[in-house]
Amino acid sequence: MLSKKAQYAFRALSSLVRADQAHRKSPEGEAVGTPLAISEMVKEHPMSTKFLESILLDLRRGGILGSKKGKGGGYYLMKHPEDTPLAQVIRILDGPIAPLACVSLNFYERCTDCNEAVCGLNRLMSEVRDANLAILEKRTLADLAVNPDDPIRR
Amino acid sequence: MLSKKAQYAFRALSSLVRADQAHRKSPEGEAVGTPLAISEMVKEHPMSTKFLESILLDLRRGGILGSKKGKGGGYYLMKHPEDTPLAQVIRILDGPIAPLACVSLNFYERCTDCNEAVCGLNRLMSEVRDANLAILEKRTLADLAVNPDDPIRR
DNA sequence: CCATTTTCCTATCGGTTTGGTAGGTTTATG
DNA sequence: CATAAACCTACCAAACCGATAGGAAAATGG
Repeated sequence: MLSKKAQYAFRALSSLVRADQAHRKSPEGEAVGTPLAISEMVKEHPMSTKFLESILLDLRRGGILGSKKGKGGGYYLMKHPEDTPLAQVIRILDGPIAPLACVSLNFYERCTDCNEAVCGLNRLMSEVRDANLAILEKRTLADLAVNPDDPIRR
Repeated sequence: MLSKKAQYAFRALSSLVRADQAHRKSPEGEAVGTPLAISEMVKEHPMSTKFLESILLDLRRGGILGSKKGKGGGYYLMKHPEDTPLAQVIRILDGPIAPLACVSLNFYERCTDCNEAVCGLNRLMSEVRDANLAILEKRTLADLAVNPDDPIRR
């Protein structure tokens, strides 16, 4: 199960994606969107301001967001929404996506008391991991904000 | 990530599957396997006896195992190994398989502050849930004990 | 009847994680 | 220089996790 942290992150990110799109629609925008303040995100998605603050800080340290201090400051996406897979967000906030550490690509730990080459559970959980990654590495922040009734979808 | 509880459960269950197979190989066995005592499982897979005890109790209450008390007693599978999907084991010990309660089939809870019909995260996490269930409902205890070098596999 | 072996049950416990709060520091803007 | 924003550190209560303790109940063999 995703933690509240990750859930809140996705809500805030969906605000940031829309801010990003709005910005990019103007004739010639920079690569970086207009910073969106935490207070704005909380206005749209009610939640603890301070808690969200720590989440956005994690996302910035994780390279997904940039920030600008002071009046008129806030957070913005470091890359185009379609270039940040959901997997990256989840790894930053919740850690491993794999159901077992011994089948994790990014958080691998050797399994004690189990020969991975012949372990049935290892093999099955690798399947599960692959199925998850097939979705979470392909789906991106752009998919978060999609309206399912829009005419064309890839 | 699977809890230790679930991991230990799968180890013990693989012992039970093999005991079950050994039993069923005899000309006419009953549907119920010879009980396998906790002490035997721990001999095969070193772990805390007491902790495993509580796990097996959960599995019995969950309908996966049967038990027999007293000398010569122990645990046995209630059904053929291929009739118990891994999903059932995980639900008993770790709860929801879905990444969000609002997309869970067995542990559904309404999402506060989010219209599920238009929530992008809901839609994406439903995809993830389906991908997981496709594997975990199809794969069973029988798959746990399979030797990958065996000649034929479905 | 009794000793033994097993499951069964309840309670507890230390450590970690989770979700959240508090209070202040730093940086930018006008 | 006032204001508004991100930034940082510490802390906290509750829940959860992995495990242990101590027995009660039931089945078996002698």
